[in-house]
Amino acid sequence: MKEYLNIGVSVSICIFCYDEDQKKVLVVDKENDPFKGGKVLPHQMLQPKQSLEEVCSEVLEKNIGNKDVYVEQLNAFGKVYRHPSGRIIDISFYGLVNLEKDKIKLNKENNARFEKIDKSLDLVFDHDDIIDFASKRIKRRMKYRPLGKNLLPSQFTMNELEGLYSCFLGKQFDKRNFRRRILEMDFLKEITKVQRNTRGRKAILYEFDPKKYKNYSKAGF
Amino acid sequence: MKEYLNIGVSVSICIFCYDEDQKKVLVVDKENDPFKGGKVLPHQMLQPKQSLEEVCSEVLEKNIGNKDVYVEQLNAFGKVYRHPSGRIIDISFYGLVNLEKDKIKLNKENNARFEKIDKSLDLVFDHDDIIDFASKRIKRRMKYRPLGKNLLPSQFTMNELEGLYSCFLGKQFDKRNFRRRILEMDFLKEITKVQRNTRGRKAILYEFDPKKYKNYSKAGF
DNA sequence: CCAAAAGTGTTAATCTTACACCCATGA
DNA sequence: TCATGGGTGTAAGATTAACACTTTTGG
Repeated sequence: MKEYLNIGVSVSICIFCYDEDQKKVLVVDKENDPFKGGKVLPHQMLQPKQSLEEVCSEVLEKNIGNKDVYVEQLNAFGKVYRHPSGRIIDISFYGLVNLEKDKIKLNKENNARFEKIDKSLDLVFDHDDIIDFASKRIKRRMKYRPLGKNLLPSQFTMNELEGLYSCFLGKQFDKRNFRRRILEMDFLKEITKVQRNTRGRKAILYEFDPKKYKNYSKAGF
Repeated sequence: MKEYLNIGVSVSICIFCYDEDQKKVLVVDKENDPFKGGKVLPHQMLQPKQSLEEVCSEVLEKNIGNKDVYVEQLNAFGKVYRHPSGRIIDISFYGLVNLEKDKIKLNKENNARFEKIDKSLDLVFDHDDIIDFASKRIKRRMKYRPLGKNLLPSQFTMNELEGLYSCFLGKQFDKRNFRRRILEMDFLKEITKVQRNTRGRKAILYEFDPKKYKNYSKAGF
């Protein structure tokens, strides 16, 4: 009768950052069997008394030393894994971080690191699929909500924002059109300061206007 | 150590139909404690050996007598419920059906029925929130994917399709513009037959072109 | 002074919206 | 013949897409 109360729930998180003009995801070496040493997404078993949000916090704290980053639920993956101690359901989340702003401290124990996303990433379980799922979700979300606040430093140039969009959507933009489009959305504010040391002309710096960023939502149909 | 393998996973499904020009959702009377007799979404505990898809099928078979209807995963709700026998995580799905086409046979045991969605619906647990979550998800999905194949009879008029869109998106359309817009999307085919008995002029009947319906996807950004 | 990166406007084409009347049919 | 519901086109306005040169600055 209570057989059904015999399932484990794991929570895994795709933590993305935008670093060196690339989208990267946090991976760790698995600390115990099965697949000990294999490359996986950070994850952890849910304790019966915890909420999903609490496990998320623990996973974040453990692996990047900051539990207060933006995460959003992705999906539950219910394939019947053959885990030695029984049935596991994995509930996945994705998160977006900025290495400096979020004061990321990578866990050395399990060799936590950000890797760029390509064929060679190759995680165990179906964790590659989860990354794929997350990437698509973010792409879709970008169509009606702004992106960047959680990934960029608090001050950034228009070209940096364009690079981010270009990278996450996998396509090139026309500088002039991108600029106009983003500025029309009206969630940026130009600040008086101007770019750090760099070759060439100095760029205008922008910040997100927190309220407008939060409330921006494009209508469809 | 194995304490974490002591969680129950329930699967609940929001099954929507479009009936009498209204969006309705399947609700049942809860068959056991807690809240025995309360109005809930159809749901069931996951057995350790089952996949999520298998429980979905069981829930569907039991409540509407047809396990082969379109469902899609919504979200895992992980609030720490106080369930007498332990911790439960609910993973919710939504499904779309047509009463005739899908040969819906409502389960009489638990008084399964479709009810229209308004303030008075009032389900136990957070099942109202799940319906809300599902409604929003469908609305968003409609912005880039077609809707109707699973809800309408296989042949339908343009005005019926407009009514469905109007109902699910909660807004009115201009007949001419709606028609043009849908036809441009090019997933409908006009068939030679003409509408059933009705007052007034007979309407052209349409069907969805399965391939085009499936592949239609509007680009954003 | 020149290489590097930032910034800027206009036009044509496309898409969206608003809008009102005629058509076919059954009662 | 008339009430009912089905069907149709156009023009103005808004949005998007394509396009290349000038500016600023540090080396």
